[in-house]
Amino acid sequence: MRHELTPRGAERREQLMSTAARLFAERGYDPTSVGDVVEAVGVGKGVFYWYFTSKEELFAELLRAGHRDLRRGQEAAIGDEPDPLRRIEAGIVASLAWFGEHRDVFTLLQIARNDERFAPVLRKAQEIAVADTVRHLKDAIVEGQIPDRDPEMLAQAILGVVERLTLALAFERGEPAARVAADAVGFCLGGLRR
Amino acid sequence: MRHELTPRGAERREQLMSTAARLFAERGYDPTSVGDVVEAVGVGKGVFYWYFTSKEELFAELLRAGHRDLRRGQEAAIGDEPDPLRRIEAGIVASLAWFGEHRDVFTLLQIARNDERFAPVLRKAQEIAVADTVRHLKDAIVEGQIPDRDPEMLAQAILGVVERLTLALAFERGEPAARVAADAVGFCLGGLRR
Amino acid sequence: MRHELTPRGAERREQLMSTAARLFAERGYDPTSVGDVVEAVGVGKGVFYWYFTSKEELFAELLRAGHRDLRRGQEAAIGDEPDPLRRIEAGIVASLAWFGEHRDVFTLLQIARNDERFAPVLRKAQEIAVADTVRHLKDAIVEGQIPDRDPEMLAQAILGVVERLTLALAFERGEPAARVAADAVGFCLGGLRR
Amino acid sequence: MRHELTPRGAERREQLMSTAARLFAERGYDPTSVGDVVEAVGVGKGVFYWYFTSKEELFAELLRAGHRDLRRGQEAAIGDEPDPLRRIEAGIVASLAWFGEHRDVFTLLQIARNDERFAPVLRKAQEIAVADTVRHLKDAIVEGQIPDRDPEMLAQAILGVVERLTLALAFERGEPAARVAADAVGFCLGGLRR
DNA sequence: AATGAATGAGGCTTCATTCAT
DNA sequence: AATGAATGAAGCCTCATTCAT
Repeated sequence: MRHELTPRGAERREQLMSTAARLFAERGYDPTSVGDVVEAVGVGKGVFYWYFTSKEELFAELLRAGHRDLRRGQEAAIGDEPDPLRRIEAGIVASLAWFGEHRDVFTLLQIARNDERFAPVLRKAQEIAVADTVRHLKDAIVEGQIPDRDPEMLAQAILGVVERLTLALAFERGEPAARVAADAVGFCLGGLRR
Repeated sequence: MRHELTPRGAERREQLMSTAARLFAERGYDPTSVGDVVEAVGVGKGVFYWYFTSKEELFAELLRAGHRDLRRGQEAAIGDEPDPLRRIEAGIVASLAWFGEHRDVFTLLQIARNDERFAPVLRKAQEIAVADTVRHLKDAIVEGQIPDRDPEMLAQAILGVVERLTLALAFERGEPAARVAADAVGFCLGGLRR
Repeated sequence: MRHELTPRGAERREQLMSTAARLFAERGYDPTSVGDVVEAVGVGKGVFYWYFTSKEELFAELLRAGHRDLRRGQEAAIGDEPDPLRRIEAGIVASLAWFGEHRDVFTLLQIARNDERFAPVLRKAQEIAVADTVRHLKDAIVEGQIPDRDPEMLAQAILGVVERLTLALAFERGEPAARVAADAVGFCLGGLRR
Repeated sequence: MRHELTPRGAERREQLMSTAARLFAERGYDPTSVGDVVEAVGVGKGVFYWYFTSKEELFAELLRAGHRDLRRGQEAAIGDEPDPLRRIEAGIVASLAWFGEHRDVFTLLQIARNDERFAPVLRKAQEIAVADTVRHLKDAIVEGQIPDRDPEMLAQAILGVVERLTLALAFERGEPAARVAADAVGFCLGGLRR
């Protein structure tokens, strides 16, 4: 953000961001040109650069904003639940639900993962996600709910399951998020306990 | 391939492919130019178009060749093992091992997944991988080794775990493939049984 | 100027002009954007076009105003001195002094000289300067103070010396204008008498 | 230069350089676009970047090449002349002659002088020119040919005269270089002696 | 008088691809 | 088989200028 924005300006900015998110998700980062975005919004080319420093900055901003919002959703779902495994469960369910409503952002995160230009931003988000999960896992281990194994490994495995089921079942096969979440939880808790 | 290749020609082609694989993996598909590839190999630009129709075709070829080879590795590892769960376990171990020696290809597959230009090629590879796993899972269910749940869901979950642990533990944290494979197997068998 | 200006308006206009002069002198005409100017002043973009028709017009205006003021300084210094050589000397001294206090304008004139968009404005100013000097030179020749050579050639030579010493000694080496002026006068009178 | 050039390539490069020099001299650096240059040469846009890294690099290259050639001309004219004042005289004459045949380069140097992007390149050229002249002046002072005054000041004054007379008389009024050179020499020797 | 927002032409540069040799 | 050279579309971004408020 480079200026203070009037209400109208803030709206335009939002419009550009959501349109860009959609196009990036559909076509990828490089194949989506700034021209595509402004054309889709129906404004002149210069407008883009009134609201964003560069195409790259916009994409990074989308990643940051998306991850921020996802995390807020997880925290809200977890609340102050005392049982560690229940917290993990709630986190999984909340993630699936959030991704179900923000498919674009899910895809953006996937895209960014393999792009060295955005690796820094993504890395940070991933670390936070892992750290959040690790915390609950350690609690669960301490409380004797699950056997004592490398918590980071377990966290990564859980995230892998969530990500994959989101993509394959919720998005590609169109199953309801709640159902997929139940499966993910089932699989993960099994994997943790054993 | 457009011509009959002399032995020397076949070598050139291999050289171009492996160099391209490395660069694509490092920088991504779009940010890697044909010029980068030929420069890295130390040949003129015309050479590239002597061996490949286009940049896109080369990338698709890398994906196909990579997946073909991976699958061959899995099959060899599974052999004629009669126990379904053991087959799954062998497949996981073989995948980890193969990825460990072909990091570039792993990254290429990740890159392709979110690119609509290569999704078709990828989709097919994924379907095969899922189908392979599903077959073993169905056997395991029939034989009563694991409870009866949607085999495709289970297959996706397994693939998600393998993929994620490969990336996070084997690649980023540098743990030996065998150790990571043991963790992956442990988590997945737990997830399947429960 | 397009409107009647209130006192405050006139002040704004001055502020824009002096800021623009500084930036133009620092960076050149093209590399200085209207945006740079208004930002440096701390006003909105519309303000610029309230006071000036265009960027080009502003620059031309700076040139005209600068040259007008320089000439006024020369005339004041020359007064009604009857001796032609003394008039030339006074003009040189006054020029050096004025440039010393208006470095930006000096640079602006240099910039304009090699820009076909402003050559017309500049040409006129140069002609006036040459004509002024030629007049004194002709007087000096008639009065037998100096040998009879092409007065325009002599005028150009004098202007060349003044310009160069201003730039090299006064600006770049930071010598006091009065000292540089003495040198310039010395060299030029020698060149004239020869 | 980024590649070794074939004869044909070297020719193209020359063609681009001389065309660009002409256009830059006519219109200035910024107002001349890369598109203008390639269009004038009658080639595609990409060709420019096959031979030059950037527009800026090309301009700097023109400056360097120009100054190099000018200096070579001066040295050839001075030869091993033992008399310091005669050396200065020869240098002036050679400069006028060279500029007469390379008007574009003269203008390019003028343009570069007031552009901070090229100041470094120019500064160096100027320093060399001054140092060359200073050397002869010191000799002349030691030998008692001229009074002892700041040699750098004298050098700058001479350069100022040469530059100005070149521009005003040789270029704008179209007088033959030899004639202008005689005037310049006359004026400068007078300025030096007295 | 002044501002934020918008326009759109145009500039520099990259790059997949082709071609003459 | 291979190279240097060329093409031209397309991309990102800047900027003078205008307009609604």
